[in-house]
Amino acid sequence: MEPIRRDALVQAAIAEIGAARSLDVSVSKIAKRAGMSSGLAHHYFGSKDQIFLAAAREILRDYQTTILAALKTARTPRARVEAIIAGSFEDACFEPAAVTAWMQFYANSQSNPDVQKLMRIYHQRLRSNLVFGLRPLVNGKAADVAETLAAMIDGFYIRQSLTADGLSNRQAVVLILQHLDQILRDPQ
Amino acid sequence: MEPIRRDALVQAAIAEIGAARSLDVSVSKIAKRAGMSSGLAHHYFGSKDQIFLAAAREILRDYQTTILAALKTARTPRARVEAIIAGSFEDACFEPAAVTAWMQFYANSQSNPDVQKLMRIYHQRLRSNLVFGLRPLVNGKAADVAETLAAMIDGFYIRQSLTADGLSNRQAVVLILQHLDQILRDPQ
Amino acid sequence: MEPIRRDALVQAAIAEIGAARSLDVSVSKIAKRAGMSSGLAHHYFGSKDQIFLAAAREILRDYQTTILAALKTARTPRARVEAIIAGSFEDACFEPAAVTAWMQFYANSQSNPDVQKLMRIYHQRLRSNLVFGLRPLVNGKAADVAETLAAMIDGFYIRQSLTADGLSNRQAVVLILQHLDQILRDPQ
Amino acid sequence: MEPIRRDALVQAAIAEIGAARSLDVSVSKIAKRAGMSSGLAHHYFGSKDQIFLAAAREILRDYQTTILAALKTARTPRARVEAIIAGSFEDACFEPAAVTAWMQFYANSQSNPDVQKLMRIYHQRLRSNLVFGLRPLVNGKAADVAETLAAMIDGFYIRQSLTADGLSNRQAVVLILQHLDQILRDPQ
DNA sequence: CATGAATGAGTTTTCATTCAT
DNA sequence: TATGAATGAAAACTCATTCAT
Repeated sequence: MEPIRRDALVQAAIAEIGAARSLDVSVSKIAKRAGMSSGLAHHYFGSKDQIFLAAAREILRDYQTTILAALKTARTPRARVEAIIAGSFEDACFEPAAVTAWMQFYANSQSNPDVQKLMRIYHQRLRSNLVFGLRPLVNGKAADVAETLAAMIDGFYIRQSLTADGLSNRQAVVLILQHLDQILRDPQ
Repeated sequence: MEPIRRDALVQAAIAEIGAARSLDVSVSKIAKRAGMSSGLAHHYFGSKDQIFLAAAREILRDYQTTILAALKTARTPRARVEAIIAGSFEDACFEPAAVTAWMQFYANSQSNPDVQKLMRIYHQRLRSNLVFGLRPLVNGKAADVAETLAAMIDGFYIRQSLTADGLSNRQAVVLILQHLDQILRDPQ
Repeated sequence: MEPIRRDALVQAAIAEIGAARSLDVSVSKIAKRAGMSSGLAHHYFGSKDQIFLAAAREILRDYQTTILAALKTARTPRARVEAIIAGSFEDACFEPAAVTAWMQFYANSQSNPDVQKLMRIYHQRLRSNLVFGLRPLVNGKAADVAETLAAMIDGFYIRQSLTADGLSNRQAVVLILQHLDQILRDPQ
Repeated sequence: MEPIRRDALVQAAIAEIGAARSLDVSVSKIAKRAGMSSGLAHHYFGSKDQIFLAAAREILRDYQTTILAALKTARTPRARVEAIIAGSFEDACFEPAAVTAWMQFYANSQSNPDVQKLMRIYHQRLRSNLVFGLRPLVNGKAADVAETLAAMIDGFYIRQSLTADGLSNRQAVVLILQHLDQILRDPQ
């Protein structure tokens, strides 16, 4: 029973955060959405922070899964890099609630060491995935190029959260790929 | 007296948010830091949300001021664009507390319409400043290039908030300027 | 099976109270220490209060057993009284957890009628045991002397619970026996 | 206002503990008895533990005051010792609620370091007050005699809390003074 | 203008107890 | 018997907000 309940709570937490567009959600609300009492939520997670931590972990796990799936079909280094970029904006995996929650956890990571640790892992992973693909393509510039691409990915991400009329995911991918094209044509 | 009190509260709010690395700060703490009672804080602002809103406005105003100062000395379109990029990372204007608060308000804007409005204005302004500089430099691509540059700026910004060992402001500027160089050399 | 389970719970309750140095222990913790579920604990005892009551009874029973054993070897009235005094501080019977629990139940007896009844029986028993031994030794003063001795026993007991650097059990016994000596030499 | 409120809360806490004959009383109840909201109680004391600590301190302070007043009129060493004994049972100072609370805090001191510190001070004070009076009276035996007298005082105290039909305060004083008489007549 | 006293609602958390299996 | 899932009540604590002074 425990894994079922825990999963229900994690999903409910993401949904609740998504609905409130903020981390100001109560355990009671989360538990109610998950169809159980707040007492049970505490029984399984011990504290609200642990529920949130599990939710953050889930979101990043989903992201990682999407990226890995995209990488599996990539045969060339360049395809790998493009897969990471495209995968990062694949809306199949990121329903709106998860995107909102991601943003909230990003901010929360500044004051919450556990969430920060999680976010740093995400950062590291994005960077190293990019570097691995870029190394054969750009001589000695892989680290810098990866850093720039990562910044573009995160940057488009958060800008989208603000601009209802903003760029679509697809446009973001197009612009990042244009940058990549240019780098690969002329690595300076 | 009123403007002095209001300003003290706004600065205290930013400092308090910076110290807590979160918006979970109480009006009492803010008021105490500003050297007055919580009652007076309410007297001047009506509510906590209004204090926060004023703080967000202040941060963006400071940013805008820095950018405008940088633009004033720029004589060519290219210099204008470079001024915006460099100005965005000038640490003279962004002390750590303001940077932290900016990130928190960014997240907060998702659930707070007033803050959202403010953030959208910032977005618009950054975009149009860039477009204005870029239009003479890139044929018809100004909007897209501006979008990409803005994403890079915001992206480097938030990534720095997570990576203690991350890129310095200076490195971020270098990388963005490299991208700009490349765009201007070969606008595709 | 039932008596084994009940006994395990009682021993676990005493141990848990000893570890917490307070009656603020949960049924779950007690049950876990006894190697069973909290549900089973309720099945056997009906309520937490009943578990506590059984624990208090157990502690007093152990005390009584020790005293009776000490009395069995006593051949003279004086030996009987000395046996009660020495037996009360025999650490063979009172492991630290039981001493702590005794103190907690002592306080608890003020608000819990069932525990109070138990404690009063202990009081009566101590008093009548002493009186029985003292009657042949002190003319008509047995009741008062017993009362004084009982107060000394309980008094040393609780003072030890506070003073880490306090008197040892042995010293307490020596001082009480000195008092007894004096009384018997000169019963006034 | 603060000292008035704090005092009201301390008195209410003692009264509430006395009424419940246990430390299981809620801050709300205490606050209500003191005529204010629970929020205000927290505002002034920070936590329930601090309220309790202040209550324990108050009880011991009252005790100390009574003892000091009794000592003031004592002209001889023996009168000093007798004043301490009689003062300890003077019901003018110890209304029932305080007696009950004292017993509860005694038990509580086992798990609460702050209360323990307080209780140890009380212990030390009782011991040293007695020793100071006894030294001129008993050669080199002052420490032991003081220890015994202190045990008798505490012992009669807690036994009274259990025995509705038990000894009165006056009888306790008589018995302790008899012991003192005997010691002083024949210090062994 | 200014204080800080005061409230009360809201949140997290704990647990005894019950009950379906 | 035995489990542990599940509840819900109760309590501590925090804070925005109000208001008398």
